[in-house]
Amino acid sequence: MNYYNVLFNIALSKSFTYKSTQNIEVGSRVLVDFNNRKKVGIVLEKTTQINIDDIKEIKEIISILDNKPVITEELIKTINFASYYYLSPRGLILRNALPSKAFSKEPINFEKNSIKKQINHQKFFNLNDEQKKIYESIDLKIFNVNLIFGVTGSGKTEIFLHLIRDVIEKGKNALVLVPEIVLTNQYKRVFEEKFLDTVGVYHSQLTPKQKFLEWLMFKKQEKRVLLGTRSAAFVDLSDTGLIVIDEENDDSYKQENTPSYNAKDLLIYRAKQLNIPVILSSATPTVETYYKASITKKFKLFKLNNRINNCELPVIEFSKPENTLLSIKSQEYIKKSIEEKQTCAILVNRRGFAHFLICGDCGYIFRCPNCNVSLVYHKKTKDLKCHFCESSFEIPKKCPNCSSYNIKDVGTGTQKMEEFLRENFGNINIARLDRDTASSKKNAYNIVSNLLDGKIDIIVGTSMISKGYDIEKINLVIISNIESIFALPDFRADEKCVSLIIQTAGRSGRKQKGNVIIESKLPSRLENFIINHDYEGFLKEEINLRKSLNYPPFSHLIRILSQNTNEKVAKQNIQLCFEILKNSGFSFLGPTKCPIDKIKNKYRYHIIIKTNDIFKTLHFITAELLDKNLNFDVDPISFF
DNA sequence: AGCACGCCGACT
DNA sequence: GTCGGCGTGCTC
Repeated sequence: MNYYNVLFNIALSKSFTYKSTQNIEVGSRVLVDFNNRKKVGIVLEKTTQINIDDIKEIKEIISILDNKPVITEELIKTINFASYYYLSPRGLILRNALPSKAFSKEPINFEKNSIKKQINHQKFFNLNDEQKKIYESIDLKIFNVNLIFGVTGSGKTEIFLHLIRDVIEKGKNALVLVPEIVLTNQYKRVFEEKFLDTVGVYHSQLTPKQKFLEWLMFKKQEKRVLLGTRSAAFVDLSDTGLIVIDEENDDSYKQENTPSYNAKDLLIYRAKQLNIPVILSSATPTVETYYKASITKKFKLFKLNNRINNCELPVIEFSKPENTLLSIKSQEYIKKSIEEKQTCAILVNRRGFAHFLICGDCGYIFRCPNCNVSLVYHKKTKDLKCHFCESSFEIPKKCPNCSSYNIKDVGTGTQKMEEFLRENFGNINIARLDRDTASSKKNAYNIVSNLLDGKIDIIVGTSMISKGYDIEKINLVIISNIESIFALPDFRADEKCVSLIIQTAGRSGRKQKGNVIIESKLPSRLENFIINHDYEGFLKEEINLRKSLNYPPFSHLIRILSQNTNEKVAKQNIQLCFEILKNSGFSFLGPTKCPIDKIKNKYRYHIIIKTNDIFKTLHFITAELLDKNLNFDVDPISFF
């Protein structure tokens, strides 16, 4: 008789021991009786150590579902590591790692047919000298991490397209991670010119069946390039020869809620196991990545200083509006852009119409009853929306506090900007790109296609517009109310602000020299770096700041969150955590109320640990603080 | 995560 | 007297 440890896709780290007369390969899907119902599990390992005292009964595996294992030993190792490092149940990591259909009982045929290969060599541009040098320097044979740090429009994509071609020629696959779902579709257009029918996409907006098919086709090498968002970090990489993480600075590679994980860090971990190269690409790399590339030399650093066609970087100016939504200067520039049939991009860092509604008489602010945040006024849908719990409320006619009818809206959202532009510039084509308009697949696709075809005069949007759309006709970029980035306490606020501005500014002037107007007042040290396009200078100074404050990359943070509908319980749980940590010798902040102290009717308290020995700290937490009604966020990027 | 079990409050 | 709220505990 053989004994196997089986893992289920439930919120448990524990595996369960089953027996079988058959010899089962590690990673196979099996059907077993679990708690009196049939369930699909994954064989993690063969075992001989069984403690009969702990287990009432060892049940027999009912059947082996497929002809081959569903996951490799490397992926099992990755799941174990992710669970340990991110303090999340192994079963939940497993659930994230496979398409949901893999947990249904139907057998899967993993038998490989012939490997597809389609390359249209005519569609590759010739690399310039700067690009060529990087292309030739990147070693595809072994594990190494390469940062391509290139100004926007310098042709980073073209370099990895050439490398992907080489990888495919050698019979291997390539995985390309992008930050947003809409980008997978834009990239698909570009990639399919070169790799025709062998380009797959993988993200959470696919239907369960689509997701399963894309996952399977990549595994079987019927698709050779996979464009995915962070959930693609767990796809089968047994035949993969290159991993690209585009816009590596993007926050969306980190999943905040359980199971929390950072797709970028996990893929570097996997690449090391698999001995394959990783490319990180960005115009504004994170302080952490740049530090590893320039100081500790864990990563290789490649810089692209020139834009393709030798087009100059745009002129950046600061201009604060007086009483209007946009300064007179911006309005004049917009008029000129429309006359010249160019596209103008306007970044507004908030969706909806206004930031909030306020009573003009008593100052009452309309807040979400479930979350302690102000409600955002949406004129299009005629309601007040909470951006944290997504609930919607009717617009009150009078103030609930003083019954006044004098209700005003404060702040500018994408909708208000759109309305302002329609009123001031008449009959022009304006498109809005934010989470509200991009939520339906067709809509987002139409906006992006129209943009690429140059059919739009003005595009108004949130940071979504700054993520990698190559639109030749954009010559003017206006960045409005960026100060809100500083509203929440975050040691990365400066970095987020500068990188968002540089990224957005980079949308301008791909063909001829463009203009950028920033309608905010920023600390002068930041303004200087921005005007001079000196992101590297900013990074160097920021590294010194982080060092003096012992912040990442010089330390690791772990955020411990206590959430409960009962405020007393939330407080008790974090207090208990405090008592345990008090004598641990670790340095930490708190416990305090979170900056947003109620979300979805749950009261929130947190403690933030700062540690120079992450593994020692993880070990302590695993031993002392797990299963105490706490949430953990290792290497957090947001603190609200 | 499910799902059963169990112990109190508001109805026909 | 019963239905059903969701707190606790277990799954090889």
